[in-house]
Amino acid sequence: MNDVARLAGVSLKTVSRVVNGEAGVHPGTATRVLAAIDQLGFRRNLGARNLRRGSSTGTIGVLLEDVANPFYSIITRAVEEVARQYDRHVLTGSSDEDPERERELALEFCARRVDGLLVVPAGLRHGYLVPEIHAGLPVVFLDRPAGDIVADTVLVDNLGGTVEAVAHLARHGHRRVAFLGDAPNIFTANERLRGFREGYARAGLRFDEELVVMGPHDERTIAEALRHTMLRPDPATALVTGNNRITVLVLRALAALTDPADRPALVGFDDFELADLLNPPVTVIAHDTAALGRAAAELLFARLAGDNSPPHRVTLPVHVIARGSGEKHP
Amino acid sequence: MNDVARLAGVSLKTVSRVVNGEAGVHPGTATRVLAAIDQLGFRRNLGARNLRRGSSTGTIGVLLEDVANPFYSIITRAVEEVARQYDRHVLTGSSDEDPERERELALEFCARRVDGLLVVPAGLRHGYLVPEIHAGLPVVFLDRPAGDIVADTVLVDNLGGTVEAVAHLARHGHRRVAFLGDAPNIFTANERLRGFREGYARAGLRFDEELVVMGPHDERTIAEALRHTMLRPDPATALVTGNNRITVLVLRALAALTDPADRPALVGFDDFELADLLNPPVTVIAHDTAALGRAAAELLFARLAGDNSPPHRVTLPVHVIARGSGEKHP
DNA sequence: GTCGGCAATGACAACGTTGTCCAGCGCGGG
DNA sequence: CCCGCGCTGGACAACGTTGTCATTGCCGAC
Repeated sequence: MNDVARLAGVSLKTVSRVVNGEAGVHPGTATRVLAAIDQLGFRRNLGARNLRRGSSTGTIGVLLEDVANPFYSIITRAVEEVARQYDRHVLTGSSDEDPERERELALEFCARRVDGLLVVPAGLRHGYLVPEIHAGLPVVFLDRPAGDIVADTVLVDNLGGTVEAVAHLARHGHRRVAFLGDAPNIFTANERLRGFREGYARAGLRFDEELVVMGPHDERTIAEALRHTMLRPDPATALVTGNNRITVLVLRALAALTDPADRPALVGFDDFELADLLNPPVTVIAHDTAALGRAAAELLFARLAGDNSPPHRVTLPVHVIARGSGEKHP
Repeated sequence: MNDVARLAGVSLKTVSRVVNGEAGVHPGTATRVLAAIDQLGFRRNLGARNLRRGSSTGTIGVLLEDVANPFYSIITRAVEEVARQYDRHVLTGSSDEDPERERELALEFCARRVDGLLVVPAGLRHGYLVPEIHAGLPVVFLDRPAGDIVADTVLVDNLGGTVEAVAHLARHGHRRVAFLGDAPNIFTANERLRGFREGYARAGLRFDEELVVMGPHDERTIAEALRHTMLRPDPATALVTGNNRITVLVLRALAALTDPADRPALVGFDDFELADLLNPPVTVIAHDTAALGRAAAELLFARLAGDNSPPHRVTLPVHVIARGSGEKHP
């Protein structure tokens, strides 16, 4: 900026006025300054600006498990969209379900003075955020609640979803339904399992612990879980899968292992692209993923705008999309 | 930091020494300082630090079309991974194919003093980046080249891919192959079209302009394009689709419109999840998307490390994955 | 002719941090 | 007893920008 001032033959302050579009600069002077800026390729340093003005950095941080997972990338996009409306940019970080990594990223983002933080928690302990929150940093948790602090949270109705799934299968005559869920230390996996039991209870079915196989899952454990639940004297006739990744693993395993006619009925938690084009099309418990991201972001910006009501806890609805795989009779 | 110093009863500078782990501070003093830091929830301001040290901001910017598109989210993740190895964070921005938006985002990121920029170009004019590049900002373009400047670029072999696709279909007896591509002003769409023609030439087939329908495409235009190429006296017996989105649109349209037995052979550019589970499984021209992101990021960090050889232009290979849809005979 | 007022410009401090340099202090050797 | 050295701590400037306030010059009004 000094160089610009020298080249234009004005003071530093006048250049500052020009780049900020302040009134009270002679048009001729302004033109000279702009020419100098152009000639030197000057670009003002936003870091210094924010430091001096004590104003916001214009960024928010988003912490999630893995940007490459479609579930999270849809959220990221939705957040970006909202952020744009409020003139902010987005710093993303993938925690890979590692609480330590999440913590590092969060504190790093704080040191960069993000205006707010959206977190899909990986761990259960978030005490490290308490000083930040007290210092006025708005934090919204999404998809999963924070482990040990009370804060704004946006969830989907995990429990209600699997209750619905079991009810749906029971309506189609299934009495033995298996559940393949993610690692039980993950909040959503646990909630969905609770809903699964609850669904059994409401449908008046006899629950059998043997039909539940929790993760973490990969190709091998899924194949094992299928054998365990399907190849037994009293096999499951239907499956509920705990998230989109597991659903896909199951579909692939079933395609490799069994004759289409022998396949169990299937309801998957989370909708996914092409579910409607598979054979049979896959019945899912769907929720509006983009809406989840939007809701969390809107909540964050409401806080930034000064809303200091007690922490909200929003639960978004889910619904069954019947496509075929879940309507097969035993 | 002042408050910490006061609370610990030391000078500002001593606190600075402690947070930077510099030698020459009495252990007892250091402990007192750390306690004060903890008590006050102090977090050093990286913006101010970078300003003072004139050092890097530790961020790189990534500009792409849409983070929610799996193609780009895989790239984003790969870049994040590499960035992490080099201790950087990632600022992302979706341009939505809007050159003006891309420009705004790029300049905004420059003002934030990112250490480098990865760009999937939306527009054809990138002159606005020249001053930045001259000022030493490394910029790497990926998936598409910059319009009017020479710079590091990482591409996939678009032309070779569609040449292969046509050859593959010709080997299975097809003489009339249609191409449904994206908007022709998009570099990749155009290259793929060129490859398509080239493939015709190499296979010794007579090219027919009527079998090419370029986008942008949506549900409606795809249905129209299918009617146009398939319902005619000399219909196409096979299709090449220009990217993953178009492939999915076509699959959905074909599922709705036609009897499976009547469907044309199909080869899609870009692999996609579940392609192997469809009926029939979809033959694609695949490339390693994560490798694309990694290569671009590695190139960027090489520049940051001081490599100033002339601009590179890397082309990553593609290969046909035969799954069924492309091996159907006419 | 003087003065008030306004428009344009500039000098200076400050944002939070770190690099440079100097001061105090205790201690051992001459 | 004094000098110098090593170790610890502090004062000050600077990074690039902007807010505050002062200065300059000019015009019109009394």
